[in-house]
Amino acid sequence: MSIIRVALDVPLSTLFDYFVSEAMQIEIGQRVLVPFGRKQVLGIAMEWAESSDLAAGRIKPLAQVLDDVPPLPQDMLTLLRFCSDYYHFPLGMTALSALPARLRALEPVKFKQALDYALSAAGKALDVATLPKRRVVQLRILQALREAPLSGAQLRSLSPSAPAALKGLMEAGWVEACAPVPRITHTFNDAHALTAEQRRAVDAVTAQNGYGCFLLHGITGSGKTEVYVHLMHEMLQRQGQVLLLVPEINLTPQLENYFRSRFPDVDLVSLHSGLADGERAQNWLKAQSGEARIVLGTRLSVFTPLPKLGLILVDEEHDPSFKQQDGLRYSARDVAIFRANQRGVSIVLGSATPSLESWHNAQSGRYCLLKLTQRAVQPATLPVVRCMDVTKLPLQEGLSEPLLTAIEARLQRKEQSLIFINRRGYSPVLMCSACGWLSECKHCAGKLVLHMKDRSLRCHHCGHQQRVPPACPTCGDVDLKPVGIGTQRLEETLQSRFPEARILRVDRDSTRNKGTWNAMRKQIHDGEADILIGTQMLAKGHDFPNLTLVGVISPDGALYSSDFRASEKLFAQLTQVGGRAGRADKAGEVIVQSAFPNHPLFQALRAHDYESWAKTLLAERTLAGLPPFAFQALLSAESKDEQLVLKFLHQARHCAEQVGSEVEIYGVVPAAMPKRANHHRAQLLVQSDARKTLQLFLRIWKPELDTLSSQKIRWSLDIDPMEY
DNA sequence: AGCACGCCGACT
DNA sequence: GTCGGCGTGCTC
Repeated sequence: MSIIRVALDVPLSTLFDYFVSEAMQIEIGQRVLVPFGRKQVLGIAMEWAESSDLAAGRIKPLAQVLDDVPPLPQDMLTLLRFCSDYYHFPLGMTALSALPARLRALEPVKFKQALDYALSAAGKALDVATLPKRRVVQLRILQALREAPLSGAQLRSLSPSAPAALKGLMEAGWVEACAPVPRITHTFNDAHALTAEQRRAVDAVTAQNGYGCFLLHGITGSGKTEVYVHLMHEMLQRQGQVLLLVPEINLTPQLENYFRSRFPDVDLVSLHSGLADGERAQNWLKAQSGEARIVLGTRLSVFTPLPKLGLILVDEEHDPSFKQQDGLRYSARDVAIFRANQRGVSIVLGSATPSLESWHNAQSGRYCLLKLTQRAVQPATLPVVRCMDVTKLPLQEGLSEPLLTAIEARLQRKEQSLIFINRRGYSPVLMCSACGWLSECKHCAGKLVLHMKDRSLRCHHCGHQQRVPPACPTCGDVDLKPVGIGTQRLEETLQSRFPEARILRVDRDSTRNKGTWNAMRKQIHDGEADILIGTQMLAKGHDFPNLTLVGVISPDGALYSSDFRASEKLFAQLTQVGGRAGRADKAGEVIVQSAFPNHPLFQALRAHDYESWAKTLLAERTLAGLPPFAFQALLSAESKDEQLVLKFLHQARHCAEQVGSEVEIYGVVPAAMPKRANHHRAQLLVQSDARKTLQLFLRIWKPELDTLSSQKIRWSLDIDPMEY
């Protein structure tokens, strides 16, 4: 009888010991079924144990080994251990949360290995001339199979309707599935000649032997994607797998199609939370088997086993969506860097506006900086950025005359304008003009947002919704005024000012239904809209070829925000929206309305000078002792009982002081949103100038927090927090 | 996290 | 006399 240690999906930092009989064939990394409490649960066999701390009588025998899929490879187990250690999250939960849902379920999983297709005996004997000429695709397939068996991906590259044609051929008995033949070549649609800068970037990465982290800083339109494509091509030639991490799911279908068009017969899978469980599991298994050569996915795909991993690419590496905000609070970018290092492969972080963390690492020489300073696409010049001083200009419902004039000019020229405003709804708050009453959410610390469509007041934090009161609830006055401007109000204003214009509002409200956003994207592309009004979801996304003007409505909140990263994020966001403007024959224009037009952020934005902006921010951060010059961990707690939250955090703070470490321990403070859905929220920040010091401290502190924990409060520890 | 056990209040 | 509230403690 030997003992095996199993990871289980429970919030305990330990593994669990089980007896394994000699007869049981079991490998480390396999999924297993074990008795736990009074039920059976699924776990992952993590390691063999010489002995157990537990009395033999308390150790139960392992129930079953699930050998439906191959075991997790050792490097994945190491990665999971690293994540559990670094993020101070229970190993079992870390390991299980890395698996696609299907592999966490008890039902067996069948990996449908993709087969190749070949001519059957009947197919070989077939006289092609006897087939009707109009069955073009079938004839093309038969012709191709005459040369050699082909994979599904290769057949698809012959025609979009290949799957249907293939089905017909198989039913006729001319084509049959056969064992896959390993392939060493692939088709590469090398559409564009690389610019000298792009070539240098590609060469620098391909020349790297073993681990290397590259920061690809390319201005918008400089063709970072083309660099990725060429790097992928190189890696495919070397028979390696490529992992490409992208920020959001909205964009993955487009990107997937794009990369497929460049590598038509290469097996490419995508992995993101939008996939059905079955498809996600199949794609994951395809990656694990090495069959999928390109894996394109959101942050969760960083936990995909890749036996032939040769290169990792992180697109828009600064994007906040790479940081998971619940459960295992990992940064997919940082985990990807660990993985590249662990596997001895190169990783490329790409962005027009790198995170200060990455930029600092590039400056200090930890990362190799690759620059793309020239635009590779038309127009050759970046958009002209103008700032309108809203303290000097009269505003009509939040819009300045120069912006309105600019929109009008676009309408006359049949070009599109985009107005960017990061507030959905009609107006962010309703106010009583008599007594100053404000529409507040009774469950949250936030204000209720006015939505005119159904005359409701809605809380954007907890979802609470109520009808607009006919009169002020405090003083009874009927003069309730919307204060501030949201997307809906802007739409109304612009529609009355430009009655002929076709206005499209793109926010979470207008795109709530599945597929709507895609339909809208098409509408925009086909020129069926003149003015687009949108929140940040419009900032990212496909290029809109006829868009020449971007208006930004007062983004001032971020300039003097309590969140020290707010201005960094704003610069990235404005650079990204600005990048949407401009047509092949004409540079775009960006008009920003602000009360602080001379703020350094806008100066840098006008000059398209990320580097000087980053320098300014880094100087501020050094002075203030903030990241990337400090490493932080944030303990957040919430409960219906405010006293309980404060008690827990004060006890936690006391424990922290007792540890006697060099780390700086801040005070217990309310969260940015102090109350949400009736839960009071507060937090405690700890910080150190050395990652190591912070980690050593957390190693001692975390177990004490577990002891303090009461079931009435929820708490979490966020390492390298991005939001407060 | 589940899921037990366990000890005090209002019900047939 | 029981049903059930959620406080405490354990899971190999």
